[in-house]
Amino acid sequence: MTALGFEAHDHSGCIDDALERAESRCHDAKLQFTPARRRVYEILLQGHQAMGAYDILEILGKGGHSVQPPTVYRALDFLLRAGLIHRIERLNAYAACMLLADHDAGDASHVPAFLICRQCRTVAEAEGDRSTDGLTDAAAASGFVVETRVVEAEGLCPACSEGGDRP
Amino acid sequence: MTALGFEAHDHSGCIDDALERAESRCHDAKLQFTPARRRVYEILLQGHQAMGAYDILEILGKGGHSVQPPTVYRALDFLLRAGLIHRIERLNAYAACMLLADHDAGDASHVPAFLICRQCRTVAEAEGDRSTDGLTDAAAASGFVVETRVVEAEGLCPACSEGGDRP
DNA sequence: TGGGGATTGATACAGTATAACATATCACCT
DNA sequence: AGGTGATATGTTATACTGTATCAATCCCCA
Ligand SMILES: [Zn+2]
Ligand SMILES: [Zn+2]
Ligand SMILES: [Zn+2]
Ligand SMILES: [Zn+2]
Repeated sequence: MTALGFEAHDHSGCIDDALERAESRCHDAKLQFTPARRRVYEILLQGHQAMGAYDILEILGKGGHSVQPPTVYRALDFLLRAGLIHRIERLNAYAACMLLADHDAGDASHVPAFLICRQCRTVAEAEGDRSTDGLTDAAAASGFVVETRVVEAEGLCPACSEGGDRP
Repeated sequence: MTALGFEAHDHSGCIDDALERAESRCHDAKLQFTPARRRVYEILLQGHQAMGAYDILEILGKGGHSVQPPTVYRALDFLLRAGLIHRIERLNAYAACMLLADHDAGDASHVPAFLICRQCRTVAEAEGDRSTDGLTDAAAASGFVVETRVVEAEGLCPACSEGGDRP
């Protein structure tokens, strides 16, 4: 299993592809990919980084007219439900899904695992599955019914571990 | 691998054992297990449940004299560093470690995996390891240096899945 | 045409966590 | 005893993250 997010790539094309896929998936699922939601998604696609809701709020507010928190959180909720972005629990932040091409929208077996750089906040996403998340056996043995999973690692990305390691 | 936390047990003895182990571990590591820290730890040991910092704050404040947030957060920081409790990222909450007997204080290979009941907040803790967290391979392949991990599942505990399942 | 669902705007507030500075305590050295 | 530094606690204020609520708007369609 490999992780997407750190390697060099055609990022402008990466954004265009993601937007196109989002349009088509929302259309298929009869979800409204409105301008407000698209704008928030674009902001998250700018870098492969986790951004807080208020970071997004600030960028949205650059254009003079004021934007309130609910606007951002509503867009984030929509994008999360649509499977276009993920919440990074460790950071109380959000990042665009990097594996849109690899799985379907409602694919419950999609168990994303994240590699989070504590220095630059870059996030890489690996495709985990239920057999390797270290929880399935324990849950089965104890009768626990798993509904959602969080698998995240924090550390230093390749770029940041070159330079000074200490925070 | 099994998970501790759901099964019936001698909970009073469970608390006493944990306190004793905490005393001895802090003494060995030359850490000060002060009354304030001990009190917060005792509160977290009361149930095998995740508690928010402000839940703890409220209980601490029951005795008339006022307690401020930093008091609680400092005690939580200490207990986290000492390995006596864990933070549950999914809930922005804290729970006492249930596997004190199984690993050493500074044991970096201790990769706890949590089963979190969304209804009663009971938390079970399973001992994961690096080979099953679904991240090690991806990290190695991309040159990412993992420092800390979060593995959490949310769902319904055995007791809560008996009754009504819907929230 | 007008009713109903989904979306957005706006205000206020709730919940989580930390910064900053003062004070207290204790071990240790002189 | 007195000074000194490390650690811990008290206190106030504030920053960061997320929701509740109600009004206004838009759009599709019976
Ligand atoms: Zn890209
Ligand atoms: Zn980095
Ligand atoms: Zn117990
Ligand atoms: Zn439960």
